[in-house]
Amino acid sequence: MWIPIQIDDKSAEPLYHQIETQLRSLIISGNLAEGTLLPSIREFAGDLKCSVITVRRVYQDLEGEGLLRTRQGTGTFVSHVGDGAREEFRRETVRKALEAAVDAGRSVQFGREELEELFREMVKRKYGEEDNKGE
Amino acid sequence: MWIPIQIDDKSAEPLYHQIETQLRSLIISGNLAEGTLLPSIREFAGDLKCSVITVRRVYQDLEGEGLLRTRQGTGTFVSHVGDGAREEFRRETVRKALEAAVDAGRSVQFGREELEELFREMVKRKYGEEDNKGE
DNA sequence: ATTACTGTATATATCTATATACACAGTATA
DNA sequence: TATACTGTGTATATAGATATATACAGTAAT
Repeated sequence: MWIPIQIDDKSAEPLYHQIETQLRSLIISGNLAEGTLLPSIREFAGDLKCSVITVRRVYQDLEGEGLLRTRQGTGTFVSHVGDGAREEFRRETVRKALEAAVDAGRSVQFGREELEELFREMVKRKYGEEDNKGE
Repeated sequence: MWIPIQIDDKSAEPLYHQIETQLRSLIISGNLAEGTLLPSIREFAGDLKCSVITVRRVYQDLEGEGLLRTRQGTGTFVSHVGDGAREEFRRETVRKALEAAVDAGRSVQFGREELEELFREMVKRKYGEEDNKGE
C-alpha cells in the first residue's frame, strides 16, 4: 500500500517528525480508515529511503498516541479512534501551540487587543487562500 | 546592580533560556533603561549561581538581537532600541509563535472558527486575571 | 518444520544543545 | 606600569535527539 508522505531533506525538521506529522494528519483526517493495514516497516522504509528503525519509531510513537495498533508478526493497523478521543487529541495539539503563542505575547508585553489583531492577520493569511485554490 | 531574575531549577527550560527570556522582557518593557550598565558576567553569575559562560552567552545572544552593547574591559550596556526596531522585534517574536500555532491547527484539520474559538479561550485564561490581581 | 513474511530489542554512531573551566586580552585608574 | 576590574576564545564535559545496523522473536502459510 502506498502512503503519500513528502520528505523535505533540506528541512531542519527531523525525519521521523516529518513522517509522524503527516501520517498523524492522514489518520486524524480520516484519509486512512480504521483497520487499514499500513506498509511493513521495511517496505515503508524502502519507500521513504530511510532505515526501518525510523519507521518503527514513527509507528511506536503513534501507537503511544493511540492512533495505531501493532501485532508482532502480522503488521501495524490504523486503530479505532473514538470521536471523543479524536477531538481531545486535536484540541490538545492546538491548545498547546496556542498557549505557547500567548505566552510569547505576554513575555514581550503584548496587550490583549494587539495579540488578537496579529492573530486575525495570521489566520487570514493562512486560511484566506482556501476559497481560491484547493491545493 | 541588582536584576530581578527568577530561576526555576525544576523546569525543563534551559538555564540560559530562562535568563534570556526574562532579561529580554525587562529591556523591551523599558524596566531597564537605555544605557544601563548591567552587572559584569562574573557578578551576575554569582547572583544566579551559574557559570560566567552562561551569563556571557545570554549577553551575546541579546547583543545579537540588538538589545545590548558590549565593550571589552568596560562592561555590557542596554543599547538604544528605536521604537521601530522595538516594535519590529516584539511583533516578530509573537508572529512566529502564532504562525506555529495556526500551522498546528491546520495540520489537524482545524477550521477557522474552531481555531478562533480556542484562541479566545486561551486569551481569556491568560489575560483574564489581570484585572483582579496586579502581580 | 520450513519459509517468508511481520515487528522487537540491543547496542551504537552522530550531532546538537546545554553548561562549564581556564587561560587570554582589553580598559581604567592609581 | 601595576592592579583590578571588564569581556573573549578555546577546549571540553554531559545529556538528549536523531538515525542506524544487526541479531532476535512472533505469525501465517506451505
